[in-house]
Amino acid sequence: MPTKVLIVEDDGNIAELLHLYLEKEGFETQVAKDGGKGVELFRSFQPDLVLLDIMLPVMDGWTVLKKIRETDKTPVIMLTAKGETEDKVSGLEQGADDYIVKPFEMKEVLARIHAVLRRTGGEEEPQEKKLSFDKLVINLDSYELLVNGQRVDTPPKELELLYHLASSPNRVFTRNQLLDEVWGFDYFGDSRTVDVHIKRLREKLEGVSDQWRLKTVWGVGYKFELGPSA
Amino acid sequence: MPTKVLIVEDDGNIAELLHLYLEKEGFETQVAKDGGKGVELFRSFQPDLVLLDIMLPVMDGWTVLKKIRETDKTPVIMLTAKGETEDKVSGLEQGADDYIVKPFEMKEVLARIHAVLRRTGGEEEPQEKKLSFDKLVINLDSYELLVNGQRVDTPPKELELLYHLASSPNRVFTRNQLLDEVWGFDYFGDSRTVDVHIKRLREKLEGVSDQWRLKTVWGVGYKFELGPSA
DNA sequence: GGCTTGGGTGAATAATTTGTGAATTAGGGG
DNA sequence: CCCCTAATTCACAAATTATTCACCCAAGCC
Repeated sequence: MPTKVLIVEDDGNIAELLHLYLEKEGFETQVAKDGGKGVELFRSFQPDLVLLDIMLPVMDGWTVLKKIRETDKTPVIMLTAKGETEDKVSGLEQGADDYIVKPFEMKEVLARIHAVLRRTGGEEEPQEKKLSFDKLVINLDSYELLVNGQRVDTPPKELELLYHLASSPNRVFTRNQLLDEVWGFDYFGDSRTVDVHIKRLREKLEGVSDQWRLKTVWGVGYKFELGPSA
Repeated sequence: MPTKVLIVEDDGNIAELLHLYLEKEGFETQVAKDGGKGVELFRSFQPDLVLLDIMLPVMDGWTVLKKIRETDKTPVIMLTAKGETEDKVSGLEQGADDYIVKPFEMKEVLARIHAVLRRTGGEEEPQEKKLSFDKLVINLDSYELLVNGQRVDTPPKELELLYHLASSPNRVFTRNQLLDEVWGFDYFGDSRTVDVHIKRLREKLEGVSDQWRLKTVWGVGYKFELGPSA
């Protein structure tokens, strides 16, 4: 079953962004736009974790947190605007589990959600992000690329792209899919960007093995192709 | 989950014997009958320990060991016939963890497996907070840093940071992870702080060994990298 | 109270990666 | 075989990120 996250946030844009992003990451989410609805939804939705804004209509975040803590110890991450940071200590004292300062990046939110879930025991350790093929090791834990056992210096975006392609061998990804999935759905950029990264990867991987290759599927996109070359 | 053992051995009788005996003892085992299959199975099965014969068809034990060591530090116990014992030293030098001479008793094998697992941390053991690498000892019990056996005065935060990084060699930590895990999740501070501590550590550790280093992973974070420098 | 040391901050500087435009080459359909 | 579209490539600009320096604050210690 997916992990359930309740988002209590009155700013529609932020709420929507969190909603979309977390759904994409495999969470089940619900949004409440004020503190009162937040408490209601908490009771009915029974989330595994709560993202809670401090400044809210009807009932502020502190009060919501207090209500939640009367009955549950569900992890809560507070969202706060810059400058309210002095509230941090009191927030943690009142039972919040972590704190994120706006504006935040989605990656950051995700990392903290995982950190809190791990800390509170709601999540099992993820397995290592490592892929091996003939003469090739792609390791996203150490961010290194090994070709014939030799480290090859590779920038993060390139490595993430390669990892993404290689984690579904033979599957074709369109440029826009890759942009969405590697760069993030909120990235707006030319799809030629992908081509350039593919090129730089090909330079590093040229002639290493005939058991796999980065193949262009004309008119569609790219794939990491496995098997002996034709 | 049971401990996984990969058996690479071409003699069917011995392989079968090891297989049966270890399964009975609660291990999960897989058997490869030649070196090539051994390497393949190693990648897919991802064992916790390998029993590796030296004399093998297709690819000999030394080569298999080398391939394994390119990417993993999984413990390996070499199996050798009587008379090949002069290989022992070179075997251990090449990264084998132990050595068993045929013919052997099953009890002997079991004892050595447990010993190696204990030694390499694959099995529970009360552990002191001490890490050693080439020319470097990090001791969090005494809060001491030893470089070439010499004590180097190091403030607590720096030492904790180094210890944390070095306790998961090669794994990349983001600045926020480090702030969470070393400074505490309730610490609120700039992530430049991490940079400064890294710098101070680097000053202390500069040029000590080429077997490890504090490496920046651009766009991601830092890691304690093991292995000869590229 | 003054002094020393560890820890943290902000800003200037340096280093790299990443993205883009334009020119070039290759592919596929008619 | 030609044309149009897509892909590749290059060089460069821009954005991002890391390093470093100088300095401040606070705690612990004479």
